[in-house]
Amino acid sequence: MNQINNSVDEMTMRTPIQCSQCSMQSICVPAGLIPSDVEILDKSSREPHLYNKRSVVYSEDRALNSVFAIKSGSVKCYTIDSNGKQQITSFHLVGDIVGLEALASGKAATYCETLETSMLCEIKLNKLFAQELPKVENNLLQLMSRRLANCSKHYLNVVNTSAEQKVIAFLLSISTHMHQHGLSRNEYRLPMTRTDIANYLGLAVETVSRIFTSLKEQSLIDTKQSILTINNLNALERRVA
Amino acid sequence: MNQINNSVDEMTMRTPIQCSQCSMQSICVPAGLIPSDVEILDKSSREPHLYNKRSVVYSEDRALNSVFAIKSGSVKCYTIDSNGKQQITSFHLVGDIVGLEALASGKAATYCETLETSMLCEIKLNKLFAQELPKVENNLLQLMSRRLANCSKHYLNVVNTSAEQKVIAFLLSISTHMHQHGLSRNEYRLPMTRTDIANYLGLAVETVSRIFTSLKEQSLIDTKQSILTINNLNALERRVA
DNA sequence: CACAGCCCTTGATATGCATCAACTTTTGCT
DNA sequence: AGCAAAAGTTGATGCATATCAAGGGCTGTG
Repeated sequence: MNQINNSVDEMTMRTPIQCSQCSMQSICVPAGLIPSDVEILDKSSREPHLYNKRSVVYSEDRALNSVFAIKSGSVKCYTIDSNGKQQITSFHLVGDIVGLEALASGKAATYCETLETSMLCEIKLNKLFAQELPKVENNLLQLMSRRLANCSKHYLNVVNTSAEQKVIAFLLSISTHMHQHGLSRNEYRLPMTRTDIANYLGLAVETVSRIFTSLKEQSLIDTKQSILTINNLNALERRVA
Repeated sequence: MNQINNSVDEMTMRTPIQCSQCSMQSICVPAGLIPSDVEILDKSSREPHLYNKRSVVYSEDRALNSVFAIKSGSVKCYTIDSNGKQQITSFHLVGDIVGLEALASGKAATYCETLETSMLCEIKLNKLFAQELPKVENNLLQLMSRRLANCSKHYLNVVNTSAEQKVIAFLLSISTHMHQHGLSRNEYRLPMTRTDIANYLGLAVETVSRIFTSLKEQSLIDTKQSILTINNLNALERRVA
């Protein structure tokens, strides 16, 4: 049925892998650690777990003293406003780390929910910090700093641009992420619904749908179910410049 | 002429104060450090400096391995897009720390420019990290985490709300900041122009102006030059809920 | 395989905010 | 203090995108 999900299901059959053997080493917290540090991380701090589609990983305001590395799959983070309306603040794909905003307060700032069957690795911060490894903290700092930079990039995308530019920039940001993780930047699966995309970008679903249709008519992209194909990356990039 | 600026001018007459004597201790990096750590920070890492209005503290893409604590005054951070248009990504007031997004890349992600005469304290990161003080790094982590949380809060404000809600939420966020720093939450100076506010919120200046007028007509706020008075905090809060 | 529910798409209409234009007030400089 | 330039305000008009409405296509389940 689905290549990605099948491979995830296979993972559940195996015993949890060690950080020192994890395929995400270069992007996860231990990246850049000296081997002995990774050992310490292994023993105390991490716990991989499989989540079904639409599982809530953590809830807004819940005590949270961990971050989660996404080993496979994807999640959306959202808040619920006083009128009960969901507002998505971010999507996270393979290789991302979620839960960083909770570090200061010890409480989750958003809900975090899987968009598909996903494998997440919980990294317990109190155990991490107890070891006082400057390298680990430094790595976290790097991650957060990058996240902050991303955050203002997304902000630029949402302020002062047309609906079309927002959608294109969104597609390109995923393309870039995929490329950075060794996957195709021109063909990937969109794990979120149009409704989610619209919510995230502050647009109406209908507008997002119309823009997809328009981009297809111009042969800039194609869609087949949830698979998105980018036919002309440069042309798309020119439109958001 | 101006109470705040006068006091800043007086500061320049004094020799630079030590971190251990700084009034911003509780909000600056050393907060929570044990006394001996503050000593180390003092000797190597910080350098206060006075900036005139409209001074550029750092420029986009410039090598940057410091963060800056705002001891007095305020700044705006912005990027310039390919069409030469300025886009403001954030404002920072007394007690804020700027430059955190540069930590990962070592390059500033934005321009940073003072909105008024301001005193900033440069904290050099390489010297800071060389000392491998887990407490200091932990503090930075806290700061960043809080910034991330703020960032998504601002994002929520910009996505999916009316122009009026954006402006009100903006005024309230400053009010909260002022209160957190022991200043009046109902009367403060807006150091940025309407044009800057409009740019930041993704609105037209005219729209911002009309909303200020409308809020004044409803006696929710008052303005006298750049001084803003909030007459009914609760009523404003209800409008953004 | 058939059915229900959700997701997506397309069309018609409404509206909030941008844009354009003119004027007033404030700020900063000599 | 006085003048020029910048910032702010107010009104008239237009357009991008929301909203309303209806139909078609996936997707998952018994």
